[in-house]
Amino acid sequence: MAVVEEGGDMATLRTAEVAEQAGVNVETLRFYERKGILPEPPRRASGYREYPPETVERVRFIKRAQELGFSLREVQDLLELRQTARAKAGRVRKVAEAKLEEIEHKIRDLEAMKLSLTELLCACDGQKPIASCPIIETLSGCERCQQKEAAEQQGGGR
Amino acid sequence: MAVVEEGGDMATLRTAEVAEQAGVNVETLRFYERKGILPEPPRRASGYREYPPETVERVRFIKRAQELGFSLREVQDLLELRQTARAKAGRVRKVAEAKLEEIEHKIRDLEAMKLSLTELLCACDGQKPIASCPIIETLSGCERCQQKEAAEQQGGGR
DNA sequence: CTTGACTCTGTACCATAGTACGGAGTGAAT
DNA sequence: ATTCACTCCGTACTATGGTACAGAGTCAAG
Repeated sequence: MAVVEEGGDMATLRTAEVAEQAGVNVETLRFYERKGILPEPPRRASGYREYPPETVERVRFIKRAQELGFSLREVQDLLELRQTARAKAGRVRKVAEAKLEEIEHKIRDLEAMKLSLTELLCACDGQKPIASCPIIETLSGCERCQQKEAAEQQGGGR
Repeated sequence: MAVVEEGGDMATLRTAEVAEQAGVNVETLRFYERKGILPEPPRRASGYREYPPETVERVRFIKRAQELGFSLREVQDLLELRQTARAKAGRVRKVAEAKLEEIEHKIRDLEAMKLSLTELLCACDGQKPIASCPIIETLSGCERCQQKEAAEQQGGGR
């Protein structure tokens, strides 16, 4: 057990604490720092890092965004969106809009998978044969078609 | 222009055709085959692969599922779900249900990201300062709440 | 029957995202 | 003062998901 966590106000965290709370290991934090996805935290005189507590949230976000299919580079973009938000709003806006569309596309496709899987579950509940595979058709077809569908749904062109 | 695509009935496809239609390259098909994620197709006498046309759909599905954050191993599981569907329904059902939950979780998190991003866009539209970052809070917080199943994390560490 | 695009196999290489390790310094408790 | 977990840094290694040849065979057209 760490002998730390004292210090009263919990103002800053050390690497092992951030790592544990965020569910990654210490090396990963350094890795992210090297990659520029985590800002370099202030150091003590000794060189020890002193992370601000919100680092934990940031790292958790990074992990989760990766599980949602974003690369570290993309996660970095997402994180930066907010920092630069009001400055040069025009350029940022474009990026944000693109990301938003990407996210909506992911949601649509996951909904399709969900539907197929639900049907699968129902079907195998009722013991009747599954006609053909809905999950594949829905999703694999969608890369081309769904963009059209989306355009129709939204009513606006791209 | 390939000299192929004749043959009248389009019964089978060759590697380059599958690759082109699925938007991957030829080596990738072999790679998937080695990994067992694409079944070995029948061969001609010469050794040439003759893919059934639905291979294209399968490959597109694979690509998209990866973009949604599933590893090849997971994609394989998803694909196999349907093959084994009615046989040993009990075991399969469990897997399917787990996948379904995972997918729903992804959707929820993407919805959260979408919301935050939408707010960001609204905020920077209205030119007012963005209070704090909603996108990070929403997503990084949820890992615990929603995924209460930090089962492998036996307490006591803190 | 030659040509050129396409295919085969195997092996080597690449980028991304970490993980592990060695050797040395730090720091709070005993 | 010693101990021992924790920290530092750099480097090397791993796994995943491909990509890129090299060298040889195939096949349809000219």
